[in-house]
Amino acid sequence: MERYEPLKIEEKWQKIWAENETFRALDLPTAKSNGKAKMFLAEMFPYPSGAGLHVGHVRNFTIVDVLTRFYTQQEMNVLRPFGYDTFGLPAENYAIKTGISPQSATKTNIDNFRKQAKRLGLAIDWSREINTSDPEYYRWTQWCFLQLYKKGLAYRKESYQWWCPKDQTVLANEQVEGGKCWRCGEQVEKKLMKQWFFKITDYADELLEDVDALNWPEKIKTMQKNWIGRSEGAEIAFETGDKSILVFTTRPDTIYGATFLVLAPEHPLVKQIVSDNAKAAVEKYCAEAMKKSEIERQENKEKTGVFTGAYAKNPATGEEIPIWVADYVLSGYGTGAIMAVPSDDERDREFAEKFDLPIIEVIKDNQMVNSGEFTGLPNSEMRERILDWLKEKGYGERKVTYKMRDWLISRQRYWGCPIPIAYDKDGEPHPIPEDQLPVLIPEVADYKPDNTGRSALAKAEDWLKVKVLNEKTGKIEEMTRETDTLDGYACSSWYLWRYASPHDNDHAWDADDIAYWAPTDIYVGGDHAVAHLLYIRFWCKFFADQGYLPFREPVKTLLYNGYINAPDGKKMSKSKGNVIDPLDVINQGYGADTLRTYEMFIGPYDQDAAWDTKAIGGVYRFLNRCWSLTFTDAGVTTGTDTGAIRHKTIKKVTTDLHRRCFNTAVASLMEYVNELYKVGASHEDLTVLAKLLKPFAPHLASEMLEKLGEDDVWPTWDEQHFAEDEVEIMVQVNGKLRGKVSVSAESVEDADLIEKAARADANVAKYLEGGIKKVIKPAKAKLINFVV
RNA sequence: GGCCGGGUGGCGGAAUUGGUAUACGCGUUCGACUUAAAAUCGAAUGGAGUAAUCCAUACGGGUUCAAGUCCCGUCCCGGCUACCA
Repeated sequence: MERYEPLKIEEKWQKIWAENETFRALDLPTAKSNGKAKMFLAEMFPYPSGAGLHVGHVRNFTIVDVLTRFYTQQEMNVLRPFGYDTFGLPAENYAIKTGISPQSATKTNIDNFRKQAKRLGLAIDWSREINTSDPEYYRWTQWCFLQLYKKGLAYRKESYQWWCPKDQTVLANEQVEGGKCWRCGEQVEKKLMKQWFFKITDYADELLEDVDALNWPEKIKTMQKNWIGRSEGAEIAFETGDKSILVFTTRPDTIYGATFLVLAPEHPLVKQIVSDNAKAAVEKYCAEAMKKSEIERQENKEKTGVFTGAYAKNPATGEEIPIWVADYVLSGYGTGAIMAVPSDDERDREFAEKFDLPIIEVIKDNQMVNSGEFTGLPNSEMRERILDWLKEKGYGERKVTYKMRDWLISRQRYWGCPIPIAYDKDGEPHPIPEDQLPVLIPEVADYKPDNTGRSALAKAEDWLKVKVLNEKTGKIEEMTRETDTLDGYACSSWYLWRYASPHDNDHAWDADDIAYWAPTDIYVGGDHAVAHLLYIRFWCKFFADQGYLPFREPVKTLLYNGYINAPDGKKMSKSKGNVIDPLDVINQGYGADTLRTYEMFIGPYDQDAAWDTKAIGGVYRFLNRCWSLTFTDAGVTTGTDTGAIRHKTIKKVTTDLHRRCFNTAVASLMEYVNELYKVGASHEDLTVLAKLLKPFAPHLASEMLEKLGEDDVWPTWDEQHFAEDEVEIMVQVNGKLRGKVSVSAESVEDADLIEKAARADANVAKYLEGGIKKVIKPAKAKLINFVV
């Protein structure tokens, strides 16, 4: 071989790895008994789009791959599986447009993704491939649903829901971005519907409490905390006529300043309390507010509202205060009603000023004023005192509220996991028994949803009818199936556990396998900071409570990688025509090794980076030099081999991989190669180079190791090798560098000797003529500083 | 508006614990090889200055023998969030 031919080398090794199933994880009795530590790594599995891999996938997968190979070379028991998140709208929209079934389009796309992933040389255990739309997989998604249903954590509720008129489906809160559908960008509206929910709020406290201990990026942890949004406060009842309005407040200490109440337009009591002459205006206001899209309600921060004509009694002051309706109070949070304290709340103040409502100061210089019997009390004590007082008088209670709502999971779509429920004649839901799973997705001729808001599943008339045991009557009855499917996030809420025993036909996951492999040690992704990453935590805690999992957090370490943008710094998109196709990069001759190494070198993995069409050439040159050193006589050494650079490089690359500094690890390999080019490379130098290079450029490194006749076991370093005879000491005067002196290695900490040597330096001496006030020789620093 | 990041050469970025600022790569320039080009190899490369030296890590202060790193203030950029009572 005369020159570096990446495509040839890569084809060769990919074939070898496939034939030998090189990356197959050990099966259980063996894995458990060999005494090695386990390591379970995964990327967030991709949605296999028709466009194939993009450079973002490559970055994501390569991070996992570098770590997989690193830990494998360190002889751990490594599990690195792969899968596809295949349910979702693109396949369904494609089916509506072309008539090609989602099943068939998905298969095509997976085949393409697999082929492309293999061309990256990923160290994947292909025997564990999973696919969420495979009946053998979604059978267990349905089983998971039934477990939640049995415990009352899957329930139906009629409520206003985000509805996308274009996609004809309900959307969850986090699928609405700026008032628009996350998929198609259509403006969403609110619609009253009966929907399925998972009761994630039952776990709100634990999800919040356990966040802190996670080895996850602070950014993600903060986002999760904010999303859960725990507020401690009180619920207080305000009497109006024979009714009572419950409000939620985090500031019960300011109750003497509550000069009016505000109800959300959706609040059920509005209709009941409104006075006759206010009725028309209130009805008009509520109707308009509810019609308005949330985005309009948000954009227009100008306060609007209308007086109901009714009054309620402030339990603290005994005063009658007016009840208003305004859309700045949200129906979904707290009780959908507030006590307004314009003196201490910016929004209430704005409202009061606009509608000329009274404002009463209750806190002055941290002391309570105008607060009845509490006047004069320090504000810091007021909170607890008033809470006790409210409770004692029966007006209110301590209460914790969350911003997080229950997880809406029903989707009026065809291409999703069918919800395993059927309805009896009275419309009551019944679970499909576990032994009748999976509820298969029926074939239909037309994938369009019907205009009643039901998915295309409703068109499969035979499928709709099912005989199910009615657990109340004890009889098998003919029922009608649920036509909603599950949110795709449900399918991805348990897939990490399926990897432990992907072929288990009797369980979602095997108890022994899960106990050994899970939780996932390192999980890598660049998306889903709250949604997916919160849902897997929720399911983990739920299944732990049911005794199915021996741990309460699914992911120990989360690496959140940045995006790769186009060379112009903008997001890559087909419409802008600035997309870099990773397969093009490989095929034009760079090969997968260069692509992988470049994406690791591009910058810190957790930062966004712009693709640089030129810079990738530098990485290619680097790999080319590695090849040359090994396969031509360019690098054969004749010089003395102290091993200093070699051992320094082993240390640097190893510690950099532990702290996930992939870019500087590559940089130090480049320095190493540059040095070997200068001084020549020994067999040992080349062996170490190939071993350290293997996580990044596995094909080339394998080729090198084969030539060298060496294994790939991760090398260790010995500090003794990089102890130098002579050490250069920086000489500063008043903190400025004025000279350098060399001393023998054993004198590095000998301050007197160094001082003497430094003063002998002519340039330094010049600065010391005026006399020395102080000499500082910090330990562990090759530096001396004279203060003059 | 709130919270969290960040601001270092022409560019991407290094600097792990307060101790040689600018590693590595790109680009640029020069040289070698070549009929020539590409590729490859070598050298130089923050700014000013003949030099000693001075000035440079967004800006202004501070702490320290010593600050890109710590503290205070200001400006700018990015992300998330957005009337959550």
